[in-house]
Amino acid sequence: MTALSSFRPAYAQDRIEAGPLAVLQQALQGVTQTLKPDQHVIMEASERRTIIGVVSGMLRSFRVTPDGRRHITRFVDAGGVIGLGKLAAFRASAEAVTRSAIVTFSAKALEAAMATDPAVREAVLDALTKELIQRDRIQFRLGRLWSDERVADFLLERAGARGRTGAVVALEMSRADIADHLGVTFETVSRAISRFQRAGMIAMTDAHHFTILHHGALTVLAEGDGGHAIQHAHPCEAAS
Amino acid sequence: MTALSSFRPAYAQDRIEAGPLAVLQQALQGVTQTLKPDQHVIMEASERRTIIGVVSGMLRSFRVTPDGRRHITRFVDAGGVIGLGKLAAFRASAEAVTRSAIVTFSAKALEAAMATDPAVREAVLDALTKELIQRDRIQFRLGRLWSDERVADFLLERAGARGRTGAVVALEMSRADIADHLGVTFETVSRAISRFQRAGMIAMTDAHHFTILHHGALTVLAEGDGGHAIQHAHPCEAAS
DNA sequence: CGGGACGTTGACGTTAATCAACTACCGTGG
DNA sequence: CCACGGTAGTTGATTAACGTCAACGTCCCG
Repeated sequence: MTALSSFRPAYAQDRIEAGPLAVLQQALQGVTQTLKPDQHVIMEASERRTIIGVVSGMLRSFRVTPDGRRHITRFVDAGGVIGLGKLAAFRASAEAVTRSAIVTFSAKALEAAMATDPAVREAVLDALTKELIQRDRIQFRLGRLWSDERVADFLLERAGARGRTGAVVALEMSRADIADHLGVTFETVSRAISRFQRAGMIAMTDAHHFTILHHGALTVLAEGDGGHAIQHAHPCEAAS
Repeated sequence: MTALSSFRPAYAQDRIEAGPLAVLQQALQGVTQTLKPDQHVIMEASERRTIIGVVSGMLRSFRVTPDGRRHITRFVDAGGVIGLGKLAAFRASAEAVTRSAIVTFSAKALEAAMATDPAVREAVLDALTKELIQRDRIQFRLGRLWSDERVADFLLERAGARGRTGAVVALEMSRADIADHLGVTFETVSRAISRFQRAGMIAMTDAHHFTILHHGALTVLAEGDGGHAIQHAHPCEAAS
């Protein structure tokens, strides 16, 4: 499959172009598979025989308490990998958020490749580092930000580099998903988004697409400044 | 220094016996150093020239918001390592909690050792995996547990394997430190601990030492079961 | 066109933050 | 050795934030 990759037509979206997952796809035999929305892929505490890479779409990784509270550990976008590290078992379940394509690699094969191929080692270290950085951000906002600030930081994280450009950003997950990731209720998420709109900080084209109008104000809020009250955006400060 | 290690007297506590940090100390030149309580070691966003291992004592890794809220990312016990991964800069500050001994390695030297020494690679992967597992637990309790449950889970995490034995566990950090780690106020931590005592789940010998009397009840609470009300411990169920 | 899932908004209740008083402890210096 | 002051911890009263409950609107798919 690797040898044939150059013959594949460009529209066959079963490969990632760059980043750690691309390296893994280059070096290892992977099995690709598509998932429907909400389709289950990993069961928490199940034996980790495979590593999973997201080729397109988005997964959510989550755990549930005995009494039914769900925490979404992270949303895994295209290019992301689940199951790296020296683990015997998965520590969270995973489901597709949107229609997604994933590739699975044998955990043993990855281990073997890491012993011999420096590029694979680099890729794994890269992916682990990225995950740790993302977790750092998530942990901080859960630990010391109020609900509005959490939502603001989440929107900025989702927007990424596009945040400053006024580009339309997709929020593919539901309000409940966002809530279970941010440690609040979906009503609280909904209210925060409404307030941001009224304050002129963002604009929603529909419930699942937004643009950032006032990047500076949103950032100040997300970083945890001043008594967490939303000020109305001043038009001329936009895109600071 | 490595060559001389066998001549060192046993009471010289500048080495860790086992685990990832022990491997790093074996393979790399490290500079040891002692820290007084509250002494600063790492500044957030500073260039990462060194990796830091905790030989004895405990550090806290933390970030502070512009308006002064502090979040303690994690407490780093003896054997723990700070600064692993492909990072240009530290993502958090660090200070000693108690009088501590640390060892610092050059980041470049570590990188070189990882290229040539499989044992070092294993050790780094090990340490990163441990950190991710710890972060998973921390994130979950910040994301979906109430304050009492957070404190219960924290006490269990601190107790570790000793939790089931009724051994005395030291809580070397202050209530404020615990609070800034759990995303609550120090009053809330204090109240939770008092409630656990009144419920017969733990016993405090003094403000910084406790034993777990009813491991089962504390675990049920920490895992997020039933409406998060504290029931009084039933004596015969102890140590379940 | 109808039903169900999702999202928004409002009213109300609960949790935990805030404000405040008080106590215990520890190190320092008289 | 005790007096003193500062820090840390506990506990209570009050308030603010957010969860819960409920009603309603909207969109999508059958």
